[in-house]
Amino acid sequence: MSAAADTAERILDAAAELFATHGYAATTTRAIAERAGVNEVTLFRRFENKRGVLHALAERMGRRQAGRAAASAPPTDDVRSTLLGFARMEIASALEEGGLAMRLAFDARSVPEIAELLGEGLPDNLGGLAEYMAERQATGDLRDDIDPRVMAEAFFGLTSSYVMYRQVMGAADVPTDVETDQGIEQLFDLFWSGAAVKERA
Amino acid sequence: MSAAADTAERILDAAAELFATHGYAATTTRAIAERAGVNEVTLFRRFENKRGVLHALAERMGRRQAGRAAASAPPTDDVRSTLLGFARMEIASALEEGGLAMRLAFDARSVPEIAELLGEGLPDNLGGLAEYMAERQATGDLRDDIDPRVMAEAFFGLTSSYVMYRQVMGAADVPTDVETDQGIEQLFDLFWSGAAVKERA
DNA sequence: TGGCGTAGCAAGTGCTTGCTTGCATCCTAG
DNA sequence: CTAGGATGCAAGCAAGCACTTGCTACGCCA
Repeated sequence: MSAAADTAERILDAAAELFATHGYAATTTRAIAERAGVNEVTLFRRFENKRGVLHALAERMGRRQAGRAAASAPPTDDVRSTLLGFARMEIASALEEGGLAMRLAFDARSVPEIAELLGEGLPDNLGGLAEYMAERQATGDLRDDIDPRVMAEAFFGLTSSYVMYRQVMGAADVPTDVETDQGIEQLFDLFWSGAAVKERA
Repeated sequence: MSAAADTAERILDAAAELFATHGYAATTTRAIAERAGVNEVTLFRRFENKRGVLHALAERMGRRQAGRAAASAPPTDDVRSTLLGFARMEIASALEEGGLAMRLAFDARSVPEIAELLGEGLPDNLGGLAEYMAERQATGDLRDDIDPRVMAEAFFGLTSSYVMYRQVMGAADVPTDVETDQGIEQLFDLFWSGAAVKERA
């Protein structure tokens, strides 16, 4: 990586850390520059604005998220493992960069430029998952006496609660490897036992 | 209510609204005063500090929470209805004043004075519920192959997801009456089907 | 009627913020 | 070897922030 590209990257890394812990508004450009080991002026020369930093960061997050989705296992007929894989991916995304995405989602309420930036992503996630749930209710893989939107909400509730207690409240350890973490499977199993069609014993 | 007590109350109302939507740091004393229809100086005469406003607000929230707890049904032997009642109370608390409590929990990471203020409350909730879960596992009311802490986490995940999608993301309507809302019961039922000991059909 | 508590208003202080300017320095490609 | 781009440094600016001061006006009870 060229030296110039490296400074830009270091600035984005620093911004990601600080935005995640202190929020966008409470993070100063001076603090970002200092953490990046860079003069504050360099930040402005690179990104023009504080907004510019945010935009570049959002782009980078989008690129990585796309990469993760492409690398993950494609959906199969096995509903349980499809959903479990999706849960792991969701959690990995949310844990990425210290819970940055979740923090920004919160900040969107008070910072309009963040609201614009994230506006579409999340509702789409919820709606898309609800659609999948509805399909699987029709095929008899999921119980059909619960509104698919409620089900999708519960699913995201589990994944986001996993992240919240770790990142936001700092109550538990962050797993070293999301792909194999047992806690996630237990949590998911709780959801799954409730959502799947009961097997007759 | 005396005129003086009324102004104080109006200031707290305004602060609650603004803290909930914009966060603590992003809310200016000027904005609070303006929304309360009060001169900014009056705010400082009443509460000394911006911190003073926060403290008074936290006290008021605590008083109301205590009131709600006292008014709610006492725990019974019926685990399902005890937990459902607890879920409703949790959700009612979180929805109170436009999701203020959740917003403050987020702000705690960047504003040390909020961290001090809330520091104890939440972990205690989680620990206390986990204890209850463990007891009920011992008595055979809940399945015992899942860590009670994970169970408690899932429980809070459901309640907080209910609040998050409504307040933070603004995705759905806030129910007029938490006590009777069907969505909560569906959501809870999803948890309950997963957490309860399977009945043999 | 007179004093006291509660409020408003105008102005200002010191600090932090995002952002700019001007100039000196370094590194590297040609 | 040299020109140009990337960086550092010192200084500063306008705006917004929490908070203060000094003064005036209203309403209420003795």
